[in-house]
Amino acid sequence: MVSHSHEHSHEIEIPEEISGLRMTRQRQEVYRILQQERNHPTANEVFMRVKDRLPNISLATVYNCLEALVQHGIIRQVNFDRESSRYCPNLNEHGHFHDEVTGVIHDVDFKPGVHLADVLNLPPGALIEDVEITLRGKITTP
Amino acid sequence: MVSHSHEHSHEIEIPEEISGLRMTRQRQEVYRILQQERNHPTANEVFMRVKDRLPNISLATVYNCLEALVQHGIIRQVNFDRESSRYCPNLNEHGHFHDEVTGVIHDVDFKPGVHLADVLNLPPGALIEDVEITLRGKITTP
DNA sequence: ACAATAATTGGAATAGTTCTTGATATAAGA
DNA sequence: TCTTATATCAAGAACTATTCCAATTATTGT
Repeated sequence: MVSHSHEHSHEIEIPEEISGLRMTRQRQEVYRILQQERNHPTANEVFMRVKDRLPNISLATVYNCLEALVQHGIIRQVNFDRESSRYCPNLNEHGHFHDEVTGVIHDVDFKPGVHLADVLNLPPGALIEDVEITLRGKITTP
Repeated sequence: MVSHSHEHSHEIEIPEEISGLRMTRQRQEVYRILQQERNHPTANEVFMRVKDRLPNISLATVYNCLEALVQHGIIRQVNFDRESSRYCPNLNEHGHFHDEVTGVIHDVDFKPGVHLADVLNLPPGALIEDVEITLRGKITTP
């Protein structure tokens, strides 16, 4: 992939298939949006952005693509209360802080060496498949 | 009001007013359901249960009551992905483990002395107003 | 008791998401 | 390559949890 004539310098290479999921044009473009926009867009926001490149794409397809990507562990779905789902390409275990003043969502990492099982009294035998940590609040800038 | 003849021994006394919220009959009964049923019911489940005592109550009122109770910090609202909201009378800071086999939701406490700010890399100046920790998985009984 | 305020009801409206159907595209087999 | 099977897509209808609205009822303060 040395001199692949990229029109823009920020193009992202996306393989034909990721973890068994056929990367169709629509899925590629949806995924690309998430890689570029790191602000946890909603399905509708992805829809509006992706139309630049695929004017005929439908919202249903965006939902399908997002679901397929989530299902295959390529992106994560993030929910704040009952608001629209948001989507996130950061696969590291992390939480989200929702600044209720600005609306900005910050990724929140664990401090190094910390694991959930160390800090929580899980029910005996619990096998965690998915974790969602969401914080809401404001940021004070003194 | 001295010898309130309780039909059942498990009746719960609910004051007329809690933290500034007028405890109407409907709010009392909704709250009572949550105290009794510790399985994190949905609004609709509360609705069905509360109709035993208030046959004319409407689902809208159940939503109103639950919202009022949440707003006044008397109960907590819990969301799993985009499923129906569930409601929880446990006010201690805790998370929820959703057993995806049985559907049972377990309260998960922090180990003693642990605080979120100790384990997370919060954005500087972040002032947390609300925390939601939800885990999904199964329980293995060896 | 009366006026003012708050809560309740039932039904309609809303919003996000999923479902359905027919059309397209891609893959697999001969 | 040609054919058949399978997967994906598009458009709009349908669904569901929740909220809104207008009218009624209950509660509070005077």
